[in-house]
Amino acid sequence: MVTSRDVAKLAKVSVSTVSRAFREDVYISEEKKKKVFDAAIQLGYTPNLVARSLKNQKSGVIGLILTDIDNIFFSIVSRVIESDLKRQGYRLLVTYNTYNSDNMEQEADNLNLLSASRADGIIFTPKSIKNQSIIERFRKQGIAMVQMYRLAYPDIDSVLIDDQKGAYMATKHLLQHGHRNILLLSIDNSIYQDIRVPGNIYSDPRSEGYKKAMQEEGVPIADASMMNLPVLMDAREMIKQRINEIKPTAIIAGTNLIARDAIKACKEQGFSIPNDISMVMFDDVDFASLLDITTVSQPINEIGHIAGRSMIDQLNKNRPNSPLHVSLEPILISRNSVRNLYHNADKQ
Amino acid sequence: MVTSRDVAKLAKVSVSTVSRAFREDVYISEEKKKKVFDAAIQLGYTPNLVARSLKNQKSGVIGLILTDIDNIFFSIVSRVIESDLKRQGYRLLVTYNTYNSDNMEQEADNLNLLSASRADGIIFTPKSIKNQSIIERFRKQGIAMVQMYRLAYPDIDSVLIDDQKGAYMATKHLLQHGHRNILLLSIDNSIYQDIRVPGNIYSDPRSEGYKKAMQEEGVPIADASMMNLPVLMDAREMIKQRINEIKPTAIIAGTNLIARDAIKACKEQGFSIPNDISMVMFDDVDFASLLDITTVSQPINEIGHIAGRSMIDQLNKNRPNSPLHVSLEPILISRNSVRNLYHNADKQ
DNA sequence: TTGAAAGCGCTAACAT
DNA sequence: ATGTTAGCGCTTTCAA
Repeated sequence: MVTSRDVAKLAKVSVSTVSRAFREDVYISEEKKKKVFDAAIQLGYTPNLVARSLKNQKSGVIGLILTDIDNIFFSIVSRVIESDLKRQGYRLLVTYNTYNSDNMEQEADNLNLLSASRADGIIFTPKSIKNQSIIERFRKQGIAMVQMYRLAYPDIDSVLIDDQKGAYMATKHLLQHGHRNILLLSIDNSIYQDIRVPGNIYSDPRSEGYKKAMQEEGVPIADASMMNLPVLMDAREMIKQRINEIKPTAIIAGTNLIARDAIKACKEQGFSIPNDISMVMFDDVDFASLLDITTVSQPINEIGHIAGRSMIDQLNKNRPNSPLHVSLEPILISRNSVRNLYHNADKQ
Repeated sequence: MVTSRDVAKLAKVSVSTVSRAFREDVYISEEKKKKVFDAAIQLGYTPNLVARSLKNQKSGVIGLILTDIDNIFFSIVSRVIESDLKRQGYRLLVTYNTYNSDNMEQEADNLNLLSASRADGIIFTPKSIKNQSIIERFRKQGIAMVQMYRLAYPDIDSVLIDDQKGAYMATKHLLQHGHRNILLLSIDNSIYQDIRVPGNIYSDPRSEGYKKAMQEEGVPIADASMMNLPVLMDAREMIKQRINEIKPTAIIAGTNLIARDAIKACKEQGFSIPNDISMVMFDDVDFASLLDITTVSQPINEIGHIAGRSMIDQLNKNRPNSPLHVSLEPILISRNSVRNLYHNADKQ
């Protein structure tokens, strides 16, 4: 391996001069700088970022913990974050929490791995509230942290999408079109059961938003009309059963994965959308526009930008003492998957 | 920051003993090991991977260069690779080539960044053949390398999908159903123009496979029936124009992005699939099964596993001298987007 | 089995 | 403006 010593020798300068050349230090003459660069090119020298990290006590690495569900979502977010952080001279160490294994332990492993790698900061989506002590330790060590998509630790920055609002909007939209028997398909509670922050805001936000909208219209809520589906499993049969049980006029699908299963379930039962069953789904993925489905669209790019900006601000200490919590509003993209029951029944 | 010295002091041993404890060295007694771990836990000590990297001349980091197109594809691949490499004690530094800017220079920047980070290996999708000299230098430095999805450098390991075969299968399938006027929508040649390896195998493989199948059946190929679409651009209008120009009975969409635009184009023109126009698309994404579209499915997970395995083998020097080139066969998933013209016209 | 000490490649304080 | 040198936290040779 070619080191700054080799370059120094060839350029007939000292190692500190080589170092200065590559750090755009002011205390170096153009003449020496040129000599250094010439020698460096000749030898194929690149400064060793590992050595620099050790010396500087700053790695220039940001850890990103992703999960293996919701691929599309996280692939976009990570691209945005990488690009924003690269512009500030940081690189991205990516780690995955795979679903279904021991959540808490795996998250702890990933956090510790990133800390052992001496990441200057960590951006992650909390899976549980139980790693509080690790988070606390990291905070003391001065590791910058941002949680995205879920809020588990009140003391660190967060950027989330207001899923409660999203569910509220979806429900309201359906109510306005005359639907009363609405089936909410949300994700398994177990993701949220550990993430109850004071105020209890984040215990299955979709259910909360749904209830709120229904209550505002004075529509009674049957227990069976809110369903929590296991993640990473084909939920078609469960959905079919429930449809046949409560005969909803509309379905709200809480994620694109659920929507996929729900659409297939409807099709397999011979129900057409929107003629037999109306639908509103979360996540504006490709198939939503292709199938003309009304969508609660998540501002995915913005999540990435804000998470990145939040990280940078912390690293630059441009920060108030208290954590910043950002909640992004989803938008409803209205297409042709919701039938207006008022028109048909002349109820309006 | 708590270091091995601190732990040594508290455990009343030397720093080398601490080091030995954490590397599962044989030359350490259980008794001392326990003392070390106790002290480490008490202090919250984690070995500093940066320092270890510097000393060992081995970072334990693998660089992964992704592109920002084909999100779904790469998000799956990176998850598989991360998981396989983590199991071998490596971590993943992820970088993106954004499309549309200067391909070659950006690729060079990313390669150099990874090399500066002293990545032990690099997995990437070549964008151009022009960084040969960098690749050559890395090889000499002993950086393990794997190219995936495209073969640009004959001297380094590759794992690709046989797109030519895929296009051949798609075309053959349509021919067998009586189609003769088939429009191939492929990606912009510019991606491939720099990636012509000896034998010229990789100059727009989809076109090659298409031509081969057509020629085997003795069907003449009109120039207008092969179209190369720009990436990252709404191609609907271009597609509509071409459809109206040549009135194809079937379309082959070379990627899921192209398929998305083609489906919309058909719908907007009032053509239904498969009644008016048949379709076969590449990539078995969600909307393919939802819309019941026949698909050339890429073994995405396998690409990741093989790339990871190839990397590990290189790192462990379990390798012959010559590079390994793996080509994966796509599979045709037959659904209901291809109309059988023989049945209708009684031609059979 | 354990400890002392050198050194990985870089930066920065200090000296010139 | 440039050079000398100590030291970042770890591993490893060598000696005990």
